[in-house]
Amino acid sequence: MTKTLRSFERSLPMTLLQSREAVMKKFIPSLKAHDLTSQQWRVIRALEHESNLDMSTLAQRCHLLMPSLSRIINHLDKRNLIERQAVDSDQRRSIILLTEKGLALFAKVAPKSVERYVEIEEKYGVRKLELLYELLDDLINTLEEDDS
Amino acid sequence: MTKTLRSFERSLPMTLLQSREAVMKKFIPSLKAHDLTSQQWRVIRALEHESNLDMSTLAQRCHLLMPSLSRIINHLDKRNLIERQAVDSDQRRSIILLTEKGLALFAKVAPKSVERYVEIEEKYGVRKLELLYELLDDLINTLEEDDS
DNA sequence: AACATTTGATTAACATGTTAACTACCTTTC
DNA sequence: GAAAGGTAGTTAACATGTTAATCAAATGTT
Repeated sequence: MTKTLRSFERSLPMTLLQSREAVMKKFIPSLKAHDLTSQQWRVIRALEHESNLDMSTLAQRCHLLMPSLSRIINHLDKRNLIERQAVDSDQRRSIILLTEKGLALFAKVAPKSVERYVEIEEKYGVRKLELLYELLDDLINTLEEDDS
Repeated sequence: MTKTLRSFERSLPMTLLQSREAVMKKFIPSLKAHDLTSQQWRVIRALEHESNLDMSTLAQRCHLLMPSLSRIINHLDKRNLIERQAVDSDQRRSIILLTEKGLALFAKVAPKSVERYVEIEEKYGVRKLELLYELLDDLINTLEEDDS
């Protein structure tokens, strides 16, 4: 018996896409209220969590490609939310950090994100959520193994 | 005790993003070999599964927004992979269908996608995959409920 | 030291995601 | 049946994803 392609509605990439869309819908409104895209917010969160990162490290932390990050950092720079500092030991590199304004924005937006997250935990169930994380991490590890 | 934001590496949107990226990595090479993006392939699959769809319906099936679909269909049209047919009863609408060339391309690419899918099933496990689908569907339904 | 090679980061070019504006056509209402 | 409103689809404008090209600053080789 020949195996056929799973119908779309149930394909793995599609289901993951839908899930992400559904989750993002919860977070995006509060971000948009502060003129932030989800990627810009990701960068701000990363910098609040661990400051003084160079572009390459920041890109890894945020799962962004360098060209995207480059543009995003430019944008945040124009809004004075982040600052670049030259690195003496290597003139190619620059270190990124949040400004006071950036930190203030984080402090304003973060609580709303936490609220949404708690909502999801409550409606979906903490136990199921933990199980989902496990399965997804497992999937990621399984698929990345054979990149070797 | 105040709840804080989950650290990035473990946030739900981020984990879903990583999962999708990891899965897509398996499928993209065979698509690129035929100059197809994953979205273009999604449209072709949808049309092979159910032909003669109008733009709006096709957009729903593929989880694409109309502007994106509009551009994709234009692109596929230039490559003569799809065809548009006017609808007599409603001059605004047009019906999309695969050309011979489009069907031929599907027939060439589909088997490779199936291969990759079987690989994933084997490495990850069918049972876990089914459980994952269940959890994701449940998550989607839970989150979309309160859009009402 | 002079050259090639590597590396961090940006820019370019094209496809898609996203919201808003717009166009053409249909439908309703009066 | 003419104006108002709704609907299908495209276009515009901007942000991001993605690959390749580019550039300047390290590093390695001889």
